[in-house]
Amino acid sequence: MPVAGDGGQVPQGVEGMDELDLLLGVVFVIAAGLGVGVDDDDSAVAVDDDGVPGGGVGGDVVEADDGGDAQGLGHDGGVAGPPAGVHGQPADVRAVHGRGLGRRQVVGQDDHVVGQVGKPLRPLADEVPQQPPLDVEHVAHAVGEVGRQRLDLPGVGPQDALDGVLGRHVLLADGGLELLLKFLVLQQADVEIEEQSSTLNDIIFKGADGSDLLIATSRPELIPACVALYVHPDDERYQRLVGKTAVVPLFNYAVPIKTSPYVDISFGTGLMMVCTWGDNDDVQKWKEDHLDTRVVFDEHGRLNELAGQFAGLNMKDGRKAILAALKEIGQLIKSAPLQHNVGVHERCGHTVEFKQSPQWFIKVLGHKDEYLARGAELAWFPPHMKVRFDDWVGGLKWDWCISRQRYYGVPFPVWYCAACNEPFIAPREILPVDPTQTPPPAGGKCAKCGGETFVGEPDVMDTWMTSSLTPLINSRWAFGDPLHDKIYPMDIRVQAFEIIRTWLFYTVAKSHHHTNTLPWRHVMISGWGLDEKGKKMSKRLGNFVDPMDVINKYSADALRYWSAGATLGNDLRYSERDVSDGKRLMTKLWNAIRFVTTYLIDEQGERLALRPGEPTVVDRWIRSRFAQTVKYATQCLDQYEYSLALKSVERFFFAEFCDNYLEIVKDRFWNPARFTPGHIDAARHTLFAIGYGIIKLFAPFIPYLTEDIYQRVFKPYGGPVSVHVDAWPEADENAIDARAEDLGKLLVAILTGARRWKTEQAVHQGHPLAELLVTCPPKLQAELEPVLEDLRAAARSDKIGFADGGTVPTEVEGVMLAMVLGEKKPKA
RNA sequence: GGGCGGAUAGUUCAGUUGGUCAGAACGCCGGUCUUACACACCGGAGGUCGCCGGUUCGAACCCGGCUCCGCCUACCA
Repeated sequence: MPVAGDGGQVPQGVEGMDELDLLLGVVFVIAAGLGVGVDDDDSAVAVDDDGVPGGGVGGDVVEADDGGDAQGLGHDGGVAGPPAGVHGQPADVRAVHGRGLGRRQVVGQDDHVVGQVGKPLRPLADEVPQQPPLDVEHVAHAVGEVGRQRLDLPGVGPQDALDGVLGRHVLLADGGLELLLKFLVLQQADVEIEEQSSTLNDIIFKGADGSDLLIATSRPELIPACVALYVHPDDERYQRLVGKTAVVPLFNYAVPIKTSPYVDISFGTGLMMVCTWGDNDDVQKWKEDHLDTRVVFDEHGRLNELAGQFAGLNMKDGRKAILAALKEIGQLIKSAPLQHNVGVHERCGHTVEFKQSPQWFIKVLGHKDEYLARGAELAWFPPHMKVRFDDWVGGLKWDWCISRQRYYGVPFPVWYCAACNEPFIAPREILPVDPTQTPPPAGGKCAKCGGETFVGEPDVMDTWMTSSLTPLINSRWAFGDPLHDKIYPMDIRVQAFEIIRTWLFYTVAKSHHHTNTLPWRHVMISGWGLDEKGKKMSKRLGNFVDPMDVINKYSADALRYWSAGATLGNDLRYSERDVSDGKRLMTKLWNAIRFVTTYLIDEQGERLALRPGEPTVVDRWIRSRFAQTVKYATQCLDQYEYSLALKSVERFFFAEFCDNYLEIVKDRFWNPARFTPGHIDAARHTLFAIGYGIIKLFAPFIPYLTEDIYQRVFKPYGGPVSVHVDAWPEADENAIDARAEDLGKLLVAILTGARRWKTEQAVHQGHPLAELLVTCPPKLQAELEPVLEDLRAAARSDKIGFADGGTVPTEVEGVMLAMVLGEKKPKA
């Protein structure tokens, strides 16, 4: 018997499955199903994978990620390939993208770990967790493309001139970040808005004529940075002041008084102070009206000499001191509590401040309409997620700053001429290169001044700068590989919703500029895995589930079963119960197949299971039900609703195949004399075919066990090397048989009546009946005739017939039963 | 402030174009060790489908309003 096993237990160690495989399985399933949102995630699990297609390319090309994002600490490990399969065969990715096509798939990989590993890259700080190495080619590749890309992309220039100013702010952390992220450049996507309590202070400026001008500000520490006062153009109170100047208190210098329609007449006094950069609005006015620049903070967030006597104080103390000084001279009128919105860093929560510094940018603001058009081209699953993309693109206010000042990451392959600062870009042949460690190629000269001394660019790239290249990397675009044309645009990106504004957006933008196409045709947006209480899993909060614990207790397949329970776009709570349900399903599957194999015994070299025999109504019923299940599950997967697909397969397997079909056909093998050889053959053939089909349907969801079963049971009949390269079943339209389904349903309904009666008699369901009599109208008798023998068998009755006087009700109107218990048979 | 999503049995969730759609699983109660499986099988109980209106012959489903939860987004100094 191919399936060993005793006591109905699934074998503990599935052959060939080691811990890594298990790990891959988990990572993959999480990637497939959900973005498990461990926030601040330096994901503990990082696996690499080559995602290069082996055999026939042309299947769906899938890109996936674990949904986490992080500025830096190696967020993911990209995806991995799905479980390598029991015998190291190409992994199956059907759970992600829908149906297996019997071909090897391409799984896109996110390369964030690139920034942390590999020789050519910046060495890691000791405290940064080490990740497994990526293969060198990918590293080189990522860097190589970046080198090209700055040349290819519109608007990307070295040391971009000041017109890129909106994006040109370094956002300086408000203290406390010295360790790893000293001066961290942020981008719009890195900043979150947080409501904070503060005070709104009414402060007197002096007009040129000596009159009092009352302004309201929540940032008094920026008074020395004040470069203008603004009023609304229609505000009659201040008409006389427009075009004049005002004197900044304590610091005694004059600033112009200007107008802007954005000033709210009713807020505070209607007079607004504009500083060297308290917020976006300040930056905007500074840029539009060419205001003076008065930077009062240094890189450490301390007031500088422009703040006079307050120099050296940090922001908090500076604010206090300045308020106190204003009060002393009678120019602080009042301080009222204020709730307002403050930009903070999305990871550490520190408030952010603007600072001017040279950075690398990609200008995206001029391309909003193009990005929106790309978003509209893309098929969104679920559709409503598109709104997030549109809203984000529409709301973009900064260009994309791609340089970061960090200790690790992918370096810009650029040197600057020591004499004139002209950039010198590394030729492709020497990539990857860390310009801080390696000098430019011998003989390199500055194109501008002929200088021969160069300084390496110390900045590294924004995480998204490289991760947005994943489809290009995986299609080997930069190498001119013909593979690119074959698989690009890819079929699908799989990711969670919180990185639509980053990973998805930047990938679309990159693809648009580099290739003038979408990177993929479909995007499937998942939710998050939540903890058992429905909260996002977080390392900080400690409310996460360690996959290895779950795997050790229940197996990787069981964990995967849980994650496959997420409906498209929705979050999924972790539930140990659901994992154990997965385990239960596995056990059931194992046992059901064990039963099936019991009767597949071949004789004299003949594959008995392949003999079609003469199917009865019941055989046709289950085949029809199977075909319907395949049809429905396929539809679900085509819409990326994998959980609905799994549920339907599971329901079919439990409620129809196991609970009814298996129970009904047992008798053909136990009492062969009562059946024709054709009917017995049909049962065997159906068990084989449907059993195999079930294994295939479950394969994307329960990859290890199904593969194990496949190797033992079905492969010997001539299947491919792995169930995971086998084709997803096609719904056999010819098998769909409405009449057989009706009769099957009728049979089961009556059978339930008989089962209920046995339960009431407190005997087990296998207890034989001496006789089963069915009472029903003559018309229904004719209906029932074709399934009568199967009904008899399922009820374990010796005899069956029609008679009046039945008293046991059934679920069918007008059908009653009468039964006589038989003798309990001795155990065979 | 704006937008999106969610609210259905004790619990977690399905409910496709409005008419056997009021479902599944788990849990609970009761029965059964039966030649695949007691990690099982059989049977049973459980819900005004968040609240209020409206459209309709008919609404969990469509429309309006409201409440609560989650997420995204936002220059009111």
